[in-house]
Amino acid sequence: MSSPVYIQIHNQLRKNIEDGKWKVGEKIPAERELANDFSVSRMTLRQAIQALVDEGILERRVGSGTFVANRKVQEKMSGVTSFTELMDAMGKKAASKTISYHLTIPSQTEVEKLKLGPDEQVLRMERVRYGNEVPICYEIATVPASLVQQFSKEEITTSFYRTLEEKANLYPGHAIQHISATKATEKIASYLQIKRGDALLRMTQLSYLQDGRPFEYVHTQYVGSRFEFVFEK
Amino acid sequence: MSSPVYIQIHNQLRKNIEDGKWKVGEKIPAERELANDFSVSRMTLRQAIQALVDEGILERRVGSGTFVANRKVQEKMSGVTSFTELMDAMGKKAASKTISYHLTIPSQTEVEKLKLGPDEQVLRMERVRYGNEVPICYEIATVPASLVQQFSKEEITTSFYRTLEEKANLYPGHAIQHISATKATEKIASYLQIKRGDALLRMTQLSYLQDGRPFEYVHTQYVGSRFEFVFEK
DNA sequence: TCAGTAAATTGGTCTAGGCTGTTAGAATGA
DNA sequence: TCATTCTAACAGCCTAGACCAATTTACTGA
Repeated sequence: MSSPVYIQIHNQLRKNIEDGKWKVGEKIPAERELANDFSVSRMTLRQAIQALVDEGILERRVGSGTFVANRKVQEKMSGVTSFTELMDAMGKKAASKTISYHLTIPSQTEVEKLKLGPDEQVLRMERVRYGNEVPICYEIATVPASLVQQFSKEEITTSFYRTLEEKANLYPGHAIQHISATKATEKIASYLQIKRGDALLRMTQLSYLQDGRPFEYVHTQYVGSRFEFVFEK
Repeated sequence: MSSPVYIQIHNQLRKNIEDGKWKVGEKIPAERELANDFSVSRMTLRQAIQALVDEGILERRVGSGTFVANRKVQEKMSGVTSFTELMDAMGKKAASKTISYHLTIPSQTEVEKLKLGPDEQVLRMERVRYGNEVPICYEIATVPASLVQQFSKEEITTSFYRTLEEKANLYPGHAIQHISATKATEKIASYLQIKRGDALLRMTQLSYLQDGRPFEYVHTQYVGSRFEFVFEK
């Protein structure tokens, strides 16, 4: 890996937490100890810890130690959350049906958002997602073809983010969401089993890798009566 | 002062920007130079800079310098933001028209959300808000009557949050927002100068004081085609 | 004059420590 | 047994450098 050491350590520490090596509420090893384990200076390790604290994953207590914070549901919203996790949190069974999946030429919007080069192709996926068998949203996800050529359809559709991390060592950083409201077209209405003209919650999300490269543009339309976003400020 | 040096420097730097010593887009002195000016190590100064970068006030460019950023809209969304500030950020002139304003008996929802006692009354305000003379949203705000009895209508409608802080020493803490989509009723449509059935972005916000007491419940319906939320995750 | 190259400047990362204040727990005394 | 005091461990904060990579600036030769 070529990324800075403190980013690598940051990812490793997060992995330890995700893998359950360190559980919620537990104290993680002392800074000096971890610095020694990773063979870096304490300042470097502190940078990694600081990042996790900023993300709300860790919590420092002076004189006591650094602990794994217990994330609230709404805090999950602050991370880049998948539909599956979202449905899980609501106690619903997530499912999805792929409408289309193919390499193609990007739209003007996609070129701009994903900062694509000329002649660069994209992988575009159309999906309808369900919670407890009921259609919740219609989604179009676009990623640069260059990023996913090495992966199988299986690897991309089931858990794209995990595949990126594990197979390509690429880590999602921040994302920008725009949320507005619109009405269902005839086509969307049929996919979502609603009436034409029904209210939809429209979200576009542009996700960036840790190095700042945009890597995924998703346009989602949620059934207004079946879905809501919850944010804590 | 007893606060950490990097916090003191952070405040001083922010002051320089607010006072117009460093203008938007301008380069601020180099890290090494500032570190020398403040007589601290570069690492300490970088902590102060980092905080300002996190707040979106400064912007770093490797090999070039650190610049005063022009704040984007979505950055403002991270705080508890007023409609007026929001419109300001978009370069629009904010205005509002009060539809109704009276003490009344709360609805069941309001009792639950605001944790009202039996027979406790509320102040309910209906408003239409405008940006550049165009209707943007229709809003119903409810606060417990007990909280606002000491204030004039003027104090409440112009700047409720400021009044709370200055006159009652009450500080807003966190808030929870629910965002969904719905269609305009005949009544709402006429207020917002749209057609019945047009898509609306529906937000409810329950705001809490720093001590955890809920103090304001706001139900807002934004014209789908004239407004969007932007979140950065 | 202009293009190409070298040097200086800048932020990014990292080291190997030091000192301070807080905290939990052990030792001590009533 | 209970309360107090002491101590070791901890995170917070800070220093004074180092080297790297990106960018800008200055210089040099055609």
